[in-house]
Amino acid sequence: MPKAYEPSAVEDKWYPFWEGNGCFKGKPDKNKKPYSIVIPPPNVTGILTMGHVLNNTLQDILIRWRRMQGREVCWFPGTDHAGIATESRVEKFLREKENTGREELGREEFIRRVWQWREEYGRTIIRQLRKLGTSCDWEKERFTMDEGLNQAVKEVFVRLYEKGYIYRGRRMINWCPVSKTALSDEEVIYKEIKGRFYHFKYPMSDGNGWLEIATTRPETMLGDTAVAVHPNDERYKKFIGRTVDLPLTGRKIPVIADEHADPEKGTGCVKITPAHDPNDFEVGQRHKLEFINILNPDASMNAKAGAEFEGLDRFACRKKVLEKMEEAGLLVKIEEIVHSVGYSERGDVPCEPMISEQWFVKMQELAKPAIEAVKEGKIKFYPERWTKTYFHWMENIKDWCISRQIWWGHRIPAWYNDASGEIYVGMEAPSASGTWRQDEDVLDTWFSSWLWPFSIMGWPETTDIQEYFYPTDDLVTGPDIIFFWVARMIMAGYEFKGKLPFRNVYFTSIIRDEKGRKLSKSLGNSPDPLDVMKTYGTDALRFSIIYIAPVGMDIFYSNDKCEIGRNFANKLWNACRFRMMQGELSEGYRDLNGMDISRLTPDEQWMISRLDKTVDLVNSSLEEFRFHLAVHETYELVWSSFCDWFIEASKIRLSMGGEEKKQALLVLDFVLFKLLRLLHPFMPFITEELAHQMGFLKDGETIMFEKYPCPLPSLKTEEGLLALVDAKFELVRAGRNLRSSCEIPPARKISYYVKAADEKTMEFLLSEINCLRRLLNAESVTVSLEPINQEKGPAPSMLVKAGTVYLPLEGIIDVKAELEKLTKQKKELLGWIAASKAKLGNEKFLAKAPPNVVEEAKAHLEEMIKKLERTEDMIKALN
RNA sequence: GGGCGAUUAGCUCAGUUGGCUAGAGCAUUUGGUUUACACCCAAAGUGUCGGGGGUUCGAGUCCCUCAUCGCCCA
Repeated sequence: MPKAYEPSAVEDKWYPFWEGNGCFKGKPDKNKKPYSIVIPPPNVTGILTMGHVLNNTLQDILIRWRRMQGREVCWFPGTDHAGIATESRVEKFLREKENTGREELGREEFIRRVWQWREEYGRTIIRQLRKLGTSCDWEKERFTMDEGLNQAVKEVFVRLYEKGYIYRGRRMINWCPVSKTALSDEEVIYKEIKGRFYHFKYPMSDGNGWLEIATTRPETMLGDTAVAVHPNDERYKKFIGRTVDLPLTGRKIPVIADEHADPEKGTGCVKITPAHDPNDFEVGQRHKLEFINILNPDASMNAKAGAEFEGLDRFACRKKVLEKMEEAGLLVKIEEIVHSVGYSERGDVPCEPMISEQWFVKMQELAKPAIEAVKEGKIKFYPERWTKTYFHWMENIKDWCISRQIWWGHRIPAWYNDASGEIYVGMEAPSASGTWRQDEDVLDTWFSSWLWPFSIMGWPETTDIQEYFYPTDDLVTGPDIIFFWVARMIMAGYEFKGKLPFRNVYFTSIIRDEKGRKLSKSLGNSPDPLDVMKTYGTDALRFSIIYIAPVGMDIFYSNDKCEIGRNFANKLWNACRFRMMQGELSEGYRDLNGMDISRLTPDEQWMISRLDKTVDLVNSSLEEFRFHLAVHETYELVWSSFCDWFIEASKIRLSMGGEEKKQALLVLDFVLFKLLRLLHPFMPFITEELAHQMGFLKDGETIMFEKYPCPLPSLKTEEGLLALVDAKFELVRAGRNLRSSCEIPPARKISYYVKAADEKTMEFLLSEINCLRRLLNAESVTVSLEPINQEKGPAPSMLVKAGTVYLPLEGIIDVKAELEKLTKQKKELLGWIAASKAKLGNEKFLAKAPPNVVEEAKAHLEEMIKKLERTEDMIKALN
């Protein structure tokens, strides 16, 4: 066995073993309780990021944990076709490689090329997920553009259409001038940017004065069809009903009264552009105004903007409008402001609100059961506070624009008969006579993703898998897609399956770099997880990222933090290595041969009790998705309790040979095998490897299906004894402290004297004398109830629960320093005693505090008083 | 403008119905190769728990308020 753990060979060995032996497969089994998760499908064009690592590690922990608990587990994997992102990605690829693109290839050929691209490059992330050790049921892998999923999408579209929930209409949408498609409201990213507020004069048509309006988008004035003032605004009452001459257009537009105009804001007059602003759109509808669309799909101006401006880009047009207004003397002033502007994610340019004919889903009715489900706790969010965000969005939900003017995606199952003007919506093209033309557009990617929890299981067909595994149990995802995905899946689950899609949603942290910046390709601060896995090991990455992930907050990640996991893996490796150096594996490592607790040494009882406490805590933490806590507790258990204390203490019995050694080995084996199983969900590779190296498992077996640890009820330990063991270790720590503060080198053999606190403690310490000698690296340890004989001079000492530990060394003591230490100690004790007495003297405290708290306070006071007495004795001895 | 979150050791963070002298890792300092591990062992130090007020026998924890930072929605 190498001195240090070498991850890569181990990882390459076990993943193919697990996958090849069908360990990840989920099969309906009536005798077992199902447990399932659907993966948040990563984008096919994607490569593994730290975000994926976190997200999928968490899912794998849940999956492996439940599998070991005996549940029939299935983790459904797959990828998302990500319409706009993939289309632009492949277009860029074709442009670079072959200098061709969408327009040149035509729709059919372009789609063929996207599929081809997907075959060649679209498996990257799936391969990378395997490196991470994810135990997905790969045979059930799906892609959101699969034939089956297409059936589901069409089925849903037709059903909602027939129910009147899907309609086609001319409405205000967000237009991306780069991708040249409509977007949903959620796809608009608001950014705070520096902009300008331009104040213009609109002259009254009757030549009688003018109205001042302000805008951040001057070019939209070419599409203005009204100016609005508030109906109660005294300043403008007389203008209502009159018209202004809209500059640069030659049009006359009315001054209307509408509450949208805010008298407090600016001049109180607001220009109305119903075709290019969502609020103005509503005003336009209320007042039956003209809707003038002045933009082309690429956000250049169209003919409606006027001959002078036609063909200009929107920003060039803005400049020209300003020039013209200034020339005309109608520009009042320009204010510098910071305002929030909606950007399109893909193009990274401002998107334009625009009236356009699109398909929409009415969401209000769909939202109702989805709101109920979370309100009633049928679906739980972790952390719970995300429910607020969810409710706020759901309760103000707007219709969802689902059509996209791109080619890569599910084609809208609607056909138009241009001759008759009919629209047909159905699973297949209409066979009736007449020429039917299918809608050119495709559906929003999320329109397939929202069906994922059941479409992945074969819906709309009925399948055994679906019967058994739906609804899924847990969903692990980022809070950034709560609207896009989580909320919509809940709605789809109730609408199409009549059931919730999952019971719990765990929202992960967002990963940032050390400086708190989001990880991004352009910043170059995005570490490649594959490199990290290579450097530190996969288990190390998995462990570290959970270890550093604060609950429900952002993670500040840097590669060197993976040292935590790497060092921990190495610690575990060496603990096993140490054990193997001691001899053959013990019989009965699974259950200690049913050994009675009384036959175990106090240390062994202590260790098993520690282990069981952690086992309980890990199980309950995972129930509540408190991964961070589970990992920290386990780390502490392995490193401190097991390695630093238990193994070190066990060395004395190992050196004794015979029955002592035999039992020590047995307990070590029992504990180690339990530790490996406890850790398996977090560190799958090293635990599998060690379980085999140690001989706990035979060839062909896997730790994946071993029982997850739970405390053995037969091994019930006694609290009093455990406290004595704790006291022993505390005493050791104090003894070492004495040696260190007296600057005695470790090589020098010394003797300790312990004045035990009471008889029981003395007896216990005497029975542990060899252990004390070893851990203290001492020549001898004397334990007695008698005070130390200080004839040869006073000895430095430390006060502990078990008594007082002295380091008697002639001439070594610095009496002054020792007195200072003791005086300080006395002062502190007096302070605590005073506080404690005050507390216990307070009748209200005695009356109102719970009895156990009062009892604890009394015990604490007594202990302090005892310590004070001993301190005073020691001070006396020094004087 | 509305909402949510954060503020605890030099750094990153724990601290679950309010109840032992507020903890851990990293970093720092000191000393070490004793039957696994230097990816190691032992020992040590550091806190006005963001400020102020309140409730309570008792507040890092609950309430109010202010400040700074971040996110989401309009």
